Amino acid sequence: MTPARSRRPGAPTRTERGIPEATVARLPVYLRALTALSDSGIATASSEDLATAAGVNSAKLRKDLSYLGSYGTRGVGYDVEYLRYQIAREIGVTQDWAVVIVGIGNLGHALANYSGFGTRGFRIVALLDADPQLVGERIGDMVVRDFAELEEIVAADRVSIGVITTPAGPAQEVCDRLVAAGVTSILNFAPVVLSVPDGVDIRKVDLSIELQILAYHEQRKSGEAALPQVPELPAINGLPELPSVGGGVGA
Amino acid sequence: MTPARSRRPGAPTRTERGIPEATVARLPVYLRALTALSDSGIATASSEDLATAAGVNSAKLRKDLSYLGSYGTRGVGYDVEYLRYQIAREIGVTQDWAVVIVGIGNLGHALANYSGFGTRGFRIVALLDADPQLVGERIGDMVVRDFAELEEIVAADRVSIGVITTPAGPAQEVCDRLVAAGVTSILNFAPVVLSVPDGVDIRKVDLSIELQILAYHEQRKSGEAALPQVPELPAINGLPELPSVGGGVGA
DNA sequence: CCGATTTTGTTCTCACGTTCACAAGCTCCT
DNA sequence: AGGAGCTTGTGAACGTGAGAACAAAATCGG
Repeated sequence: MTPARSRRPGAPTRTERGIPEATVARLPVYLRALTALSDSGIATASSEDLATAAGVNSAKLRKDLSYLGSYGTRGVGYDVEYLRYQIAREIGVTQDWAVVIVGIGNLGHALANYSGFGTRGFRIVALLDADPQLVGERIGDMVVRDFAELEEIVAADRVSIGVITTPAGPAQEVCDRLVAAGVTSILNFAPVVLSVPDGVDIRKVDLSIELQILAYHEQRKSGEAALPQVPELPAINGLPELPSVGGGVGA
Repeated sequence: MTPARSRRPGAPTRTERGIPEATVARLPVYLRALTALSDSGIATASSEDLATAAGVNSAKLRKDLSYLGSYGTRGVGYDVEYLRYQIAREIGVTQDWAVVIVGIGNLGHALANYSGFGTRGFRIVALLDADPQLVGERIGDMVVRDFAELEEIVAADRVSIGVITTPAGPAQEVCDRLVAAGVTSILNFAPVVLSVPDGVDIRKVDLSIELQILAYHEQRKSGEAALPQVPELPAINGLPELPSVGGGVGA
């Protein structure tokens, strides 16, 4: 009956180029889970299996995958290799993206040594720092180059992703230079809010923020049972000694 | 109709000890912004000023702060020092939390050198690794100790937060040991989904996932204008060479 | 003392994300 | 061939978060 296979105009219309941001953030997790299953020699997996491996619930996983298309088989599950390829293609890691890392301090060093960031799909084409003492240093099979060469490198290698691992101070200036050079995606490890023009994506990784979120919940746990001494209003004016909390730069 | 001004049972009910998770995640950002303002010698700031410094919109900031209480003055703004203290207290960083770092590879090294993680409120009490070659190494003013000493250290120093910077392989086992020893909050840098019992909080920082999210948006940008060669179905069975994508461990 | 001005705290509405529940569709067994 | 048994894909209900808009409260100038 009703062979109306036609899409209703109001319907979400799959593959209409619009995957929810929350789903995009989970696709890499699914990709990793699929890779693990594949490495274990598993050829087919149900949404339940995948969800367990990815640490989410199966309904959410199915809905997420449904945004990409209908890549499963009812009654059977998903072909691991096939789904893996489809997700990789959707994310864009079937091709290699050129990446530069700016700021070769402790963290920059660590990232540079991370073999390919722990993931294929990305190629570190340069390690940059403005400190003349660092320029020329070898890290793995790369050499630290002068930050002044940025524009040239970005143009030559079609770099679209920049990673900022400088201290907070120079981060905004570095960011501006990256954007001016043509970089359109930035991963920021510096503890500052960077401002970028429209069209440039920015993501932030901040250790101290993560720790503080944990501390909040931790306080709730221990406080629930043991800490009734919460001073609601220690003193409106004339504060008790403020224990110097907050955003130091580190490094 | 129904002028029931009475609190509906389902209503949010302010100050009922329940700050939305999204707000909790922003409080550390506000804290950092306030610290910056304080360091600049600014004594009072409006929600607009603060919002700009924190990179959010002012309505959201005011709503977030309203969950903590009424710490502002209408017509004036917020007292920077006072608000800073209140947020620090709410987060729980007016006290110091003992932290252990497990896995002293590249990233563990980097974190250990981060002076206090770039934030007061946390005290690294031990660097642990199971590799005998690393044990005894000095990093800053600390010495790497054997992972076997974990339980003893956690008990002695009341450690409640553990940071995992091991490779993916041993991460779950390390996690289990941490939990068994009494750690109730974990910050995980290993590219795996860890499972923990109820009551234990876990947060994940994953470089390759962040990069992949950037890659997705990057592909959209360049693809919009230049890449029409999207193979919808390369081959149902018999895939084209799969370019080995996904969750490598990375040293 | 009063009104103009400023800025907070809160309410309302809308959009987004999650979860439930079930029809559609596939395979396998009899 | 036909029905039983799974598992996907999705519509609908629910909950959370974001933003606009405004009333309440404080300061300041006259």
